[in-house]
Amino acid sequence: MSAPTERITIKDVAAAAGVSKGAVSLAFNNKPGVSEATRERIFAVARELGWAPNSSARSLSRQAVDTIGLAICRPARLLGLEPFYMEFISGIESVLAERDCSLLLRLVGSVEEEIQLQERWWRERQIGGSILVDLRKDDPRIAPLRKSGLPAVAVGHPSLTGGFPSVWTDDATAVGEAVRYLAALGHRRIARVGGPTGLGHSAIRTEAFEAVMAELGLGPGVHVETGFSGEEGARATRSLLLSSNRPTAIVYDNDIMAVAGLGVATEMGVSIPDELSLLAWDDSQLCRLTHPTLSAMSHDVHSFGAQVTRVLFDVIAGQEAVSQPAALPQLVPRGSTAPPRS
Amino acid sequence: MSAPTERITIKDVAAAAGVSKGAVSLAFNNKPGVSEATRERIFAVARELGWAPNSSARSLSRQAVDTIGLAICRPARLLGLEPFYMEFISGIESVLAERDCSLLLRLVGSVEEEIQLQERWWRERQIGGSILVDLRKDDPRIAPLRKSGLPAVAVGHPSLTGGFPSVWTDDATAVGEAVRYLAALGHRRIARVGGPTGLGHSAIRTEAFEAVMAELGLGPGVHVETGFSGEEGARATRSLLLSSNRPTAIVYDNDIMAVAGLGVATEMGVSIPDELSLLAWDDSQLCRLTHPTLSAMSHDVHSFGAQVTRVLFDVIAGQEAVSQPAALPQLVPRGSTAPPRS
DNA sequence: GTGAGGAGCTTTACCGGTTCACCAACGGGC
DNA sequence: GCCCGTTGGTGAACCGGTAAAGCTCCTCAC
Repeated sequence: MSAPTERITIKDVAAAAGVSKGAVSLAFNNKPGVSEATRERIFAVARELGWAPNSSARSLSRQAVDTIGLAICRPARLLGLEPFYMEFISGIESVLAERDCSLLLRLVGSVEEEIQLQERWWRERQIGGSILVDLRKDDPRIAPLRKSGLPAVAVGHPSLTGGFPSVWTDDATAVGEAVRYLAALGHRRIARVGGPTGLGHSAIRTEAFEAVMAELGLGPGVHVETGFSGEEGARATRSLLLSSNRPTAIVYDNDIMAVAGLGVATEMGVSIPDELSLLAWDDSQLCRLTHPTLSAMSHDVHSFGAQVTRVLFDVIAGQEAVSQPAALPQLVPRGSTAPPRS
Repeated sequence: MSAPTERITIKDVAAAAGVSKGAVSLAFNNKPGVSEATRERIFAVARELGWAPNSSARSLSRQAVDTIGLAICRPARLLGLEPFYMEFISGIESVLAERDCSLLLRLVGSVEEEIQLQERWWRERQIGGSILVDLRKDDPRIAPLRKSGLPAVAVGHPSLTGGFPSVWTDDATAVGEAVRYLAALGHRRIARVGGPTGLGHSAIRTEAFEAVMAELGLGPGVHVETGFSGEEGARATRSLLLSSNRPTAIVYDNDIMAVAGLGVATEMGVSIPDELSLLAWDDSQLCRLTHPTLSAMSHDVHSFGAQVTRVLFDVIAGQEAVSQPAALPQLVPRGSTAPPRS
C-alpha cells in the first residue's frame, strides 16, 4: 500500500550535508560524535529536504518498536456510549505523546479474537507491549499471552491478572463507601444493578456489596447482574421497581445504566430522589445533564489511563514493575440521592 | 523499547524447513514458485516455531505500510461523551480487519498540532494514508497536507475539502427534512442549537436551516451557535426557553445537547413534548434511554466510517477516488416531538 | 538429440536506518 | 620527540524481510 512520490533517505541528507550516513544518524539521535556545527548543518539540510527517519527502518535496526496495543472487546454500539474508553484512551495518549509513541487500537468481537490479535501483534513486532482491559474471572488471555512473552499491563485487581502487573481501582472499598452513604441517608432496601458476572470487577463489587450490606445488618442486598447497556439497565430497573419489596435506593455499575434507570423511574411516575435514590458509577458529564442530576462514584479515568501506560513503559523497559492501585473513586452527591421518604 | 526474548527470524524457519529464505517468503505471501508440499512444510515449521514475519522488515522492503492514521482534535472529556467517534472508529476497523491493517489513533489539542502530527506520520512512513475529520471552513490542514502528498480522505462536504476526496452526509437535505417535519406537526417557532461555527458542517446546516425556514415562510429561524458539550446545550436551551418569543420546537446538532436540553426543560417545568418538541441529531442509544425518548435524525455512523475507509484505500492504491455522499440521515420520531399545544 | 519452456528453488541485491570498530588530527604532559 | 587521550568523524556490517535474476532439472515438441 502507498507508493510515495519523493523518497528522500538518510543518504540524500548525508550527501547534501557532506557527511556520512552515520553522522546523520548520530545527529538525529542526539548522540555524541558530531560537532555542534555539523549537527546544525545536518538539521538544516534535513529540514530543507523535509526528511524524517523512516520508522520501519528505524525499528528494524533498533530491534524495538514505539507502538503499544489496545484491543477492546465490546460491541461497537455499546462502546460508543461508554464515555469510559475515550477518556481512558486520552489518558494513555497523554503519556504516549511525551515519548513520541503511538497507540494501535483495535475493536474485537471476542476474547479469542483478542488473543489471536495480541499474539500476532507481538510476533510480528508491531507493538512493544499492550494494555489488557476488561479482565474476567480466570481470564483466558492470561495463559497464552504470558507464554508468548508479550509485555503487558492488566487493568484490574491483582487477583485477576495472573502474574501480569496491574493497575486497579479499589472497587471493594468504593462499593462500601457507596452503600454506607446510602445507609447513612436512611436507606435500608438498597439494590445494585451490576455489569456482566464474567467481568472480574463486577464479581469483586458484588462480593463487596454483599459484605457491606451484611455488616450493616441490611440483610442480603438485592442485585441484578446484567450487561452494560442502557437497555439492560432500564430493564433491570423496571424489574426492581415492580418487585414486591421495592428498593429505596439503587447503585449502578456505570452511568449509562443509571441514566436509563432515571428514565424508567420517571416513566413509571416514581419521583427521584423522593421515592427512590439513584447512584451512578464512572461519573461522566452525562451525570450532570439529567434532571435531577445524578449522584455518582466518580473517578479520574484520564489519569487512570496515564498511570496504566506509565507502568507499561516500565514493563517494556524490563523493570520489575509493581502492581499499584489507582486513586480511589470519590462519592459526588448530586440531585438523585436523598433520605427515603417517611 | 522492548527487548524480545527469542528472536526467531525467517532464517531460522528456512533452516528448519531445509529451504532458503526466499522460499519461506514466497510461501508466506502466497506467491507461486514453491510446491504445495514445501509450502505446507514451511507453514508447519513456522507454526511450530511461532514465527510471523517481522512487520518493520516487511514494510521496509516492500516500501509500503499497512497502517492508517486518525487524529481527532477535541478535548477528551467531550470526546468520551460523543458516541459518534467510537462508532465511526468501529466502522473504520471493520474494513481494516478485512485487510489486516491497523489504525493509528491520536487525540490532539489543536489543528496545528494535528498538521504537525500528520506530516510527521507521513514523512516517517508510519502511515499509508489518513482520514481527516471535523473539517472547518477554510481548513488550515488542507494546504500543508496536500503539499506533503499524504494520501487522505476528508469527512465533509466537497466544498470544504479543497481537493481531497471526501465522503459526506448531506446535512442540508437532512436539516430540511427535520424542519419540514416539525413544520408539518404545526410548529412555527422552530429554533436550532448548532455546533461551533468554525466547523464546516455547522455552517452548512445553519445555511440550510435559514433557507428552509424562509421557504416555509417561518421567518428567520432562531439559532444559537455553541459548542458540542452537554453544558453548552443546556445553556443554549435555557436561554431559548427564557426568551420572549419562546420556540415550540428545538433542533439540536448532536444527541448530548438534546439530552441536556431535555434536562433543562424538565427542570424548568416545561413539559415535553406538549409544550416543547426536541429533535436530536446523531441518534445513539442515548436517545432511547431518556423519558420521553428523543426523536432524532439518525444515521449509520458505523457504515459511514467503513465507507470512508474504503475510499481511503482507493486513494492509497493510486486510483482516482471519487467523492461520494453517505446515506442520508433518517428521521426517527419518538416521544419528544408532537404537535404544539394550541 | 536438441532446444524451448516451465516449475521449483537458490542467490543476491536491495529497503533505510543504527551501531560499532577503526582512524585521523590535535593538544598536552613529560 | 613520543605517547596518550579526546574529539569528530568514516565505513561496513547488520536488522529481517522482499523481489528479481539465475540456476537446475524435467518434460515435451519436432
